[in-house]
Amino acid sequence: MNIDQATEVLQMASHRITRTRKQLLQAIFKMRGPFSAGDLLASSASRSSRQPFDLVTIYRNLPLFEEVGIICRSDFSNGTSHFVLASGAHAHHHHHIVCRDCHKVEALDFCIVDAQEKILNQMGFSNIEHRLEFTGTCRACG
Amino acid sequence: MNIDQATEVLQMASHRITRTRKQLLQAIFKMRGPFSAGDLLASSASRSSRQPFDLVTIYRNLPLFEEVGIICRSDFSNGTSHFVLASGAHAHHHHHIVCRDCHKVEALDFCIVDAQEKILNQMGFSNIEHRLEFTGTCRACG
DNA sequence: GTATTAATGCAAGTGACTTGCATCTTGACG
DNA sequence: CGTCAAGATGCAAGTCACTTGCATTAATAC
Repeated sequence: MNIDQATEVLQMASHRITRTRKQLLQAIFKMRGPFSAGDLLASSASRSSRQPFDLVTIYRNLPLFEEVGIICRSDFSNGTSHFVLASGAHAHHHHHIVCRDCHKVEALDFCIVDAQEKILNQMGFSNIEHRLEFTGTCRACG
Repeated sequence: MNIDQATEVLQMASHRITRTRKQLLQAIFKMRGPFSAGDLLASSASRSSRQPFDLVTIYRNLPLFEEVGIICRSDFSNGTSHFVLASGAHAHHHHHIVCRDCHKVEALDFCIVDAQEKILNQMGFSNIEHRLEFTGTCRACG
């Protein structure tokens, strides 16, 4: 997925292609790895040429972009939501390990829980814990 | 672990056994399943005989109780932290499934990711997604 | 070009926590 | 026991990540 495709996806879903949305998409496609609303604000603030995004606009567009499949929510439970491009280095099914101290995020290419902790150990992480969480729609809400 | 043991653990770690802490422990040991700071506040408010806990006190004691091993943090990423008794029905290694709509939490007794989604399907959940997250201390912080 | 309706941006609100600070209480010591 | 210093508490106010209300602006259909 590139910016043009993302724009097309928005159009297909009858959302308007505004100046702000285009700039937001540009900022998003420049991001390496997971980003937060604040990251996007910061990225626009540093570009002196134009006015920065309004945080409200960011917060309203991120769920929209998620809904149409441009980005995916990818939370690390720091109290701040993060997103990644739906297709990019982070596109395939994978998980992360987050350092308890520096909060550095590292991507993992494999996905079997028990074996994983051993591999993480070999990668230099100690004191490893994991959290696995499922979401779904239960029968009652189905 | 029971209340007396929890009290002892606190004492061992040179924390004072105050009236409020004792009441908090009582409230916590009455909880079934994961609880939040708000749950504890509510539980004290409903007992008309004594004044309810101060939320600040709850927020200051929960991390302490966690530190000494009385409770474990168990987040469902709803934006609200939850805890469970370190040893209780929820003590062994397990995970949860959270309904996307009603946020009901159900405990799972097994832990292999791929097989799990099938089982969840049989349990009546649809549209299942999972999030697996590791935390550890990286070599740099080690 | 014009009208309709979505999108934007400011301001103010919310919810979950955190911090500051004065007051109170515990538990060690005399 | 009584005293007292440090830890614990509770009110008030602050912070952080978001959300909502509403008037203004601008993108698209015609």
